[in-house]
Amino acid sequence: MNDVAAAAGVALKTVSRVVNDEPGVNPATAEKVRGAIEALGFRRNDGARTLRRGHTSSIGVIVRDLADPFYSTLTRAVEEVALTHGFLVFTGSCDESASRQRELALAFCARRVDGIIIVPVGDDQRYLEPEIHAGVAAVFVDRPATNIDADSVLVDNVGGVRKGIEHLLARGHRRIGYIGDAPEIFTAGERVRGYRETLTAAGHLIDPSLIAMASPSRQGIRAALERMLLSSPSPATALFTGNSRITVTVLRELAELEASGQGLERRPALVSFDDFDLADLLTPGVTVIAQDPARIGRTAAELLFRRMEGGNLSPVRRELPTRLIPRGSGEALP
Amino acid sequence: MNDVAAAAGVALKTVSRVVNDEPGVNPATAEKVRGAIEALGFRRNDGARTLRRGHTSSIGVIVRDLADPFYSTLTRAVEEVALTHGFLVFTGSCDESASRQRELALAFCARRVDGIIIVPVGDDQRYLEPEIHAGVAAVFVDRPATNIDADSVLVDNVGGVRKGIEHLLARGHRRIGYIGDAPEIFTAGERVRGYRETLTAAGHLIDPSLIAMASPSRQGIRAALERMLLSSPSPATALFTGNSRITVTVLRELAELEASGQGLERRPALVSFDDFDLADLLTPGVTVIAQDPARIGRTAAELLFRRMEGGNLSPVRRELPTRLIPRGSGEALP
DNA sequence: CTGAAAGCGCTTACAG
DNA sequence: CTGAAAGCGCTTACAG
Repeated sequence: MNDVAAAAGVALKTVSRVVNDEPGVNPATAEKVRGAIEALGFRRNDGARTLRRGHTSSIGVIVRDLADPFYSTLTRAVEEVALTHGFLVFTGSCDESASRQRELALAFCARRVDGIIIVPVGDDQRYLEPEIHAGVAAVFVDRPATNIDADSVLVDNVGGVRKGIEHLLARGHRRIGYIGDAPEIFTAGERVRGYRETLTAAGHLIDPSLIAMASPSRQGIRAALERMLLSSPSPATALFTGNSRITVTVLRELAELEASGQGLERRPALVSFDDFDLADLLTPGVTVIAQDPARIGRTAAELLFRRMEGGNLSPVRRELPTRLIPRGSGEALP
Repeated sequence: MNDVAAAAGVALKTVSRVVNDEPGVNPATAEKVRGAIEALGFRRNDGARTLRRGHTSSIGVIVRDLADPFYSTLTRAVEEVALTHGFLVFTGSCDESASRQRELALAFCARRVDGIIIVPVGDDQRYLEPEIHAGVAAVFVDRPATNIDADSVLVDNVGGVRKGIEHLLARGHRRIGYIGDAPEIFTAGERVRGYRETLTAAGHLIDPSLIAMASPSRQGIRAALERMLLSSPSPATALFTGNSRITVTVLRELAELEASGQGLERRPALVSFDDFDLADLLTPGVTVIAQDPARIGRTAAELLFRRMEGGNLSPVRRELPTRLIPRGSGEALP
């Protein structure tokens, strides 16, 4: 910018005015400056600008895994809102590693992002307190933060599962197996709670042998299926799966079980938490409790921008609804 | 940092030394400084650091759509490599809008990213020339850049299609329909070229009525299917689909066509360019020519870091292989 | 082992 | 309408 000023024979400040379209510059002077900009190939350094202005017009997004369609759809929606405000977005995946999440979050804060959207991992987000205190806006998504008071956007997990279980109960199922993710994960805990509460409210007993909770591995799910469907004296006639990764693994294992002729006479009814691509094209189509990841992302981004715009708002907790989409698998009778 | 220095009673430079773990600081002094850092909740401003040092340790990634599994998997792989080098990554989606891509790319450059990975849209990337000249490393992915000489990572589209078509020819198919994306898109053009070349090399004539190229809409694909499969005097016995979005739409339309009883007696054989989730769980499983998006991303990131590390390398063009995965749909006989 | 000065490339606050 | 000075928060280059 200095070089441009020298080349145009004006002061630095005048170049700044032209570059930023500030009013009150003589058109002829402005033209001279633009000529110099062109000739030198000048491009404003937004890093320097940022340093002086005190905000960076950038936000960070930290998810479990950007390659997972749920998170990538969410992130894309955040991008969209950010673009509207002229903000750029950093992204980072941390899987289920709390330490990696922390490193990413602090790295984003060191770059002085104005805000951060984060799917919290681990049981303590207190490390973000100084950052938030220093002015970084934070919105927690999909799971609430622990030990820290901040905006969050959650899904009505309990209500979603309730819809699915009631759907199965209404069709006469009484032996409904539940296969969920590791119980440390907030959503996994909420969802299995929805299962228990719905059965109890309907006057049924909980049979622990019909519940399996673990990170989804083929062997673990295979074992759970064999226990619930084959070796039980009164096998499950229906399954509820706690997320789409589990659903897909269950479908693969069911197909193998059927092919292996191990005595699975009828495919159990199935309702899945989470919608997924091609669920409608399978035979039968998979009935799901759909979340809306784009809406989750949009809502989080809107909360974030509201908070960045200032004011002393008290933390907000939004809970988004789910939708049951019947496609066949959840309508099978016992 | 100034405040820390004052609180610790040392010079700014000493604080800088402690913060950056530079050697040659008296342990007692260092301890005093660390105490002040703790007390004041000091966190280094990486923006200022960046301004002084001349590089930002960040890169930008621009894809068509982060919500698309192909691009999100690619981006996740880039993230992984970046993390290894201690770099942060900006992401942006531009769909097929060249102007939005340009804005994003220039915004990243204004933030002085050290490098940029980009799936080019539009027919001219010359606008990036000054940026590259100014030192931004650039790697083009999935499609080559136009009017600019830079590293690129492509896929062997022609070879991939050849494998698929030969697979169908070997099973006796002679009427093979091709449904591809808009021909302006580089990969779409390459793939249909692979189709033509393979048929010609095998001594067959090209029948234009068996080729449909357009952005995938349900109606367009429905019309193409009706033309190729129903109203033709000698209908296609096999289809090759140019990408997974098209494949999925074709599958939906085939299912509807079958259900509607419009005279589709047998489902044609099908080979798809691009693998996709659940392709193995459909009935029949979908035979695909698989790309490896994670490998594409990793390769691009490695090229980028190689280039950022300097040297005066001439532009490299990598072409990654594809893999045919037979799953049933491509093995059906005419 | 420690520090004073200059400078990265901008914007802010002010003066003319 | 234009500009000179100070400063954002660091690191570089140098001196002691």
